[in-house]
Amino acid sequence: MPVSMVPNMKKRISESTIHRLSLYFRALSLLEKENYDTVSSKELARREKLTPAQVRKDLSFFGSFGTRGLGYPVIELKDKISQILGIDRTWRVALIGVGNIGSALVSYKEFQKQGFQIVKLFDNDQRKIGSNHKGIIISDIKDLEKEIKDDNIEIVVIAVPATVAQYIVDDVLKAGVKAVLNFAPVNLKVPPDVYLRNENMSMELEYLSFALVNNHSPKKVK
Amino acid sequence: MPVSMVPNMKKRISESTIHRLSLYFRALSLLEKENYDTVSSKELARREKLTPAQVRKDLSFFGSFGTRGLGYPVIELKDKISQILGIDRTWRVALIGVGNIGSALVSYKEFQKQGFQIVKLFDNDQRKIGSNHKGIIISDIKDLEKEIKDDNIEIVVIAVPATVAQYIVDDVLKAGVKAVLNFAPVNLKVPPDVYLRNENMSMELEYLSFALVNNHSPKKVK
DNA sequence: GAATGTGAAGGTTTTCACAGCA
DNA sequence: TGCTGTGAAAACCTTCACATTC
Repeated sequence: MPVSMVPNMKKRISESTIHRLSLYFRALSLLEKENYDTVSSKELARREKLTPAQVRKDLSFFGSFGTRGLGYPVIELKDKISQILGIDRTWRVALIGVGNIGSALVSYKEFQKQGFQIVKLFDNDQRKIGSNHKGIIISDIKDLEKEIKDDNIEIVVIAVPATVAQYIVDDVLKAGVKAVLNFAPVNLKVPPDVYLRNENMSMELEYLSFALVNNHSPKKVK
Repeated sequence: MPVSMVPNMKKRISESTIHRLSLYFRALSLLEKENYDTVSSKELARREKLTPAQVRKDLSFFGSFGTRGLGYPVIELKDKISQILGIDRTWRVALIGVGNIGSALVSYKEFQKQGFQIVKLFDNDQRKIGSNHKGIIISDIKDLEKEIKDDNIEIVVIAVPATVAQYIVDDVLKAGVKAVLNFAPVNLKVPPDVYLRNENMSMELEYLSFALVNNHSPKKVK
């Protein structure tokens, strides 16, 4: 039996665990830069404001990566997590809507770093179509279905106004795309085999507002 | 006993409940536009992909806003939620770092709509300082502490590179700010009386990547 | 009849605590 | 000795189901 076999993921992994994997990945990247060879669950937890037990439990869902008495090997664990998250490869991403947010995302370095390559831009504005934005020619949104198919796009980012987002996503799905990241403040309808995630930038501000008004204790008060 | 007394919030309200209040608010705003007078927990749930019981339970933490047999009054409930979230007023917001993301946020209409007024911009780039960006003169980041104090800023949005974000937030807190929204992909250290929320835009893409690679079932498979 | 409000049940996630191993 | 890996316990959150009210 091959040693590196991925554990056959019986338990459903929780959303929170996956999100924390992103945090571990980030922390480990930094630890690598700082030339650490190993790191304990305690230190990893400290760096991302979590508990050591949480770190160990999260990682244990995917295998045993540490050494008792020592901790986790930084580079190995980082590689392992990038495998688990599927960011040990590149993804072909299309972005629809080259407005305020859209153009900010094109230049967002973190996406590149993690293998999310925005290779296609779409807009419906005749003044933008055909022009070169950061090295990418903006396509007409009318050609969405064909171009996304032809270009083997795997993930689509939607950054159009809320009022048209549903029409856009309907078109996108016709091209066979199974993963959508939506920045429009609207709840999109997609069939159950499509992965849809929403990025609602007002939500966290509203949380802050709520906390300020209600003296909401951020977590348990120690 | 006054009828409209706000229940004295004994139970700790969960983060998820607060986030769902944002969703209810959004749905109710739409329902108001569509001229609905009342809405049932069932319909509200359908519109935000939740369950009716969840909606009722969430609202029940804050009071009894519905009528049995009828549902919830759209406008009243919307107003009530905006009170709870503290967005029935305006907030003075400063944004630090007028780069890609920063400038996108300045133009982001949703913030305005919900009362978050970006009234101050800071940057460290001499070419930007003093220039007018969407009607706001960009201030020198060196004057952070004084200007934030003088201008009664209540919430600060951080959109600077990860490497300098901690220094910036340290300065911000010297000015007495108690609420920070951080877009830099780094875990900031703040004292326990400061509300800090992070907006990590790669996280949801990583979730999509994970889901695609692992055939992760988005929720329970029905 | 229709739909809320809510204790209680059920399910999920986090934390505890300790056996096991380098 | 130090720290992982993990069942079990505790905490937390969601769903159920029904009494209640309009």
